[in-house]
Amino acid sequence: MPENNFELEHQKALHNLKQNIPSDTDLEAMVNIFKAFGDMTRVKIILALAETPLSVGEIADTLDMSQSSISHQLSILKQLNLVSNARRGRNIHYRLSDQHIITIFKQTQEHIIEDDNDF
Amino acid sequence: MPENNFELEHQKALHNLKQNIPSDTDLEAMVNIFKAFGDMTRVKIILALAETPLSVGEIADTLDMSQSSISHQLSILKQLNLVSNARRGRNIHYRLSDQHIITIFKQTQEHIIEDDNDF
DNA sequence: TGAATATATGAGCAATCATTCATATATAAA
DNA sequence: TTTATATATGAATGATTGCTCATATATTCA
Repeated sequence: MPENNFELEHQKALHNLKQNIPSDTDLEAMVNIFKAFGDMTRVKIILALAETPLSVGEIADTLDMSQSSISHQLSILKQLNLVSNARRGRNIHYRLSDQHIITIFKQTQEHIIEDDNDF
Repeated sequence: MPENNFELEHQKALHNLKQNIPSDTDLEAMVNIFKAFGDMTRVKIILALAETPLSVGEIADTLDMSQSSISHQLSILKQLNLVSNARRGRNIHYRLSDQHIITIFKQTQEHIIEDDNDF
């Protein structure tokens, strides 16, 4: 038996948890977005697009990477609705789909900064 | 030569970008945190710990996964200072290191929700 | 101290993933 | 229409990663 109220509360919380774990399908969208953010190339692309819309070639040139590689990564970002594109002349311009993305990045930076203060 | 002001602004922005891409070392901390969030098991662990501190065994039991697997994942989260631990009796209890994590998750959920409205 | 319990950890393996290379598609320019 | 330019895409490959299994470490209990 629980030896005190803390322990009792804990048992209750634990019991509730077991029945309230979100399902894989509920979490998948979020996990996929974080996966997209978990790659240096894609993060750089997003940070660049945060400044101004860019063509595929401009991104490749800015990041000093191959056109193919950038194109592959853009298609991943597009599938997740993180970026959108539109043809303009002979180029295709990409832009961020919404500004939430920047907020998330900033929030994460804050986490890191606070973390550094611990040392 | 640029045919209009938009184009001129764009050229300036592009030029600035090339010199202001954050270095890999600057971005690595952020990318690593997103990588940590980009896994279903770790997300579930974090969501569980958001409710209450838990021992390794309790997490494994709640998520119906092996002790070893949970322990491996916790060590990744700990290395990134996302969780901290402390022995309590014969168990080791893990807790979230700070509440920023939850804010980031919520922000991401909002992004997803807004996204769904597009359809 | 010796047995039981809780957690950590290293090696191995299958799956995932980012890049490259070659090539296809699509638009613009000549 | 032919040629050049910009982007997309499929296959192949090396690297990373999450899990399992076996085992090591550490703490509690008898």
